[in-house]
Amino acid sequence: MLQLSISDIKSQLQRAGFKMTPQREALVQVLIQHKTAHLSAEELFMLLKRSHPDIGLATVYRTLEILTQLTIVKKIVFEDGIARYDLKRKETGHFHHHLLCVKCGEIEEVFEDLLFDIEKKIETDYHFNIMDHRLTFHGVCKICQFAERDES
Amino acid sequence: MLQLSISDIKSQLQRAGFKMTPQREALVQVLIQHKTAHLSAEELFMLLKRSHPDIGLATVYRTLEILTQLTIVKKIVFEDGIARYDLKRKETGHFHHHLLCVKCGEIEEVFEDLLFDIEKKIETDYHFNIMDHRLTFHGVCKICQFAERDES
DNA sequence: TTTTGTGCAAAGTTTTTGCAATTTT
DNA sequence: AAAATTGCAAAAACTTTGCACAAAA
Repeated sequence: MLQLSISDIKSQLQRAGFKMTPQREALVQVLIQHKTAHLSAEELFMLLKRSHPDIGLATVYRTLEILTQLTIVKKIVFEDGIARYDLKRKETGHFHHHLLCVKCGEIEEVFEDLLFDIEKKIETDYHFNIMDHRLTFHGVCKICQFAERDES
Repeated sequence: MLQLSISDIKSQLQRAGFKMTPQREALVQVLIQHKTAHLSAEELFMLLKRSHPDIGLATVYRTLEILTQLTIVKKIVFEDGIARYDLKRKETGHFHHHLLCVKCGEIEEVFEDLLFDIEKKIETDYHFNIMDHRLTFHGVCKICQFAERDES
C-alpha cells in the first residue's frame, strides 16, 4: 500500500483530530509531486505560492510539524542545518537512505533495507529499542566522478 | 594513533596555514575533555568562558569551521537542527554511529564499524565514492525502557 | 456553533559577517 | 612587519508564536 493518496492522508489527519484544509491538501500534493526532491519548508512554500498565493510560511511549518508527528513525513537535517521533508514510502517498511554528493549537492535515494541485520545487532548488544534511523553517505556521485576525471 | 594531542592538532593547523592561538587550544582541550558529549557551539562557548571569560562565540564558530574542514572534528546535526561537534577518533578509521533516545535525549556512541559491507555495496551498485557517513538510530535507550516498564 | 486553522507580523534561535584592534609567526 | 585572528555588534537565516479573523466539521 503506497502512502501516497490524499484521501488516505486526510483520514489519518481526521483520526488524529485535525481538519483537512485546502492548504494542507496542497502541501501534500506538492510533497507527492516532488517526492524525491528533499525540499525545505521555504522551497515547499515557494512551490505552494504558485497555486495558493496567499498561503503563509507559518502554515507550511505547522502542517509539516503535524505530518511529521503522524509519521506521514520524515524530517531530515543534513549538515547544512536546514530541515528537509521526505514523504515516507510505506511500501518499503523502513526509512530510505541518502547519498549526498559533496561536489554538486545532489541527493540520491537508496530504498534497499541495508540496516536490518545491524538493527538486530544494536537492539541485542545495546538494549536499545530502535524506532527509526537516519543513514546518509557523504561522497562523490557518479556524475561528479566523471567530471573530476575530465578535469585532470 | 589517537587524534587527541594538542601538538598534533597544532601542526595540522599550521600545515594548513592557520595559527595556533590560546582560544583555539582551549577549544581543542574542551573537545578532548568532553569527547563523548556532542556539544553545540553554545555549550562549548559556555565551558570555554570558565577559563577564557573574554572568548567570543564567533571565535568558537570560526574555529569549529576550521577544525571541521581539517576533519579533526565532525559536525553532526540531528533533527533538532542544532549543530553538534564530535572529535574524530582516528583509531577507529571511520566515524562512529549514534543511538539517540527519543525519551531522554541521551546520545550513546557505537564505535563498531557496522557499515563496511554496506559501503562496499553502495560503491559498487551506485557508483558512489563514499567519503564519510552519518548513521543515527532513533529509539528508546535501556534506561528509559526500564522507566517505561515501571510506569505501567 | 464549536473547534481548529490561517495569514501576518513579531519574536526567538542559531549562525555568519564586517571591522577595528590585537596577536601570532 | 605581514598576515591571520579576535571580540563585539549587527545582520542573516531559519523557525516558532500570538492574535484576530476565517474556515472546517
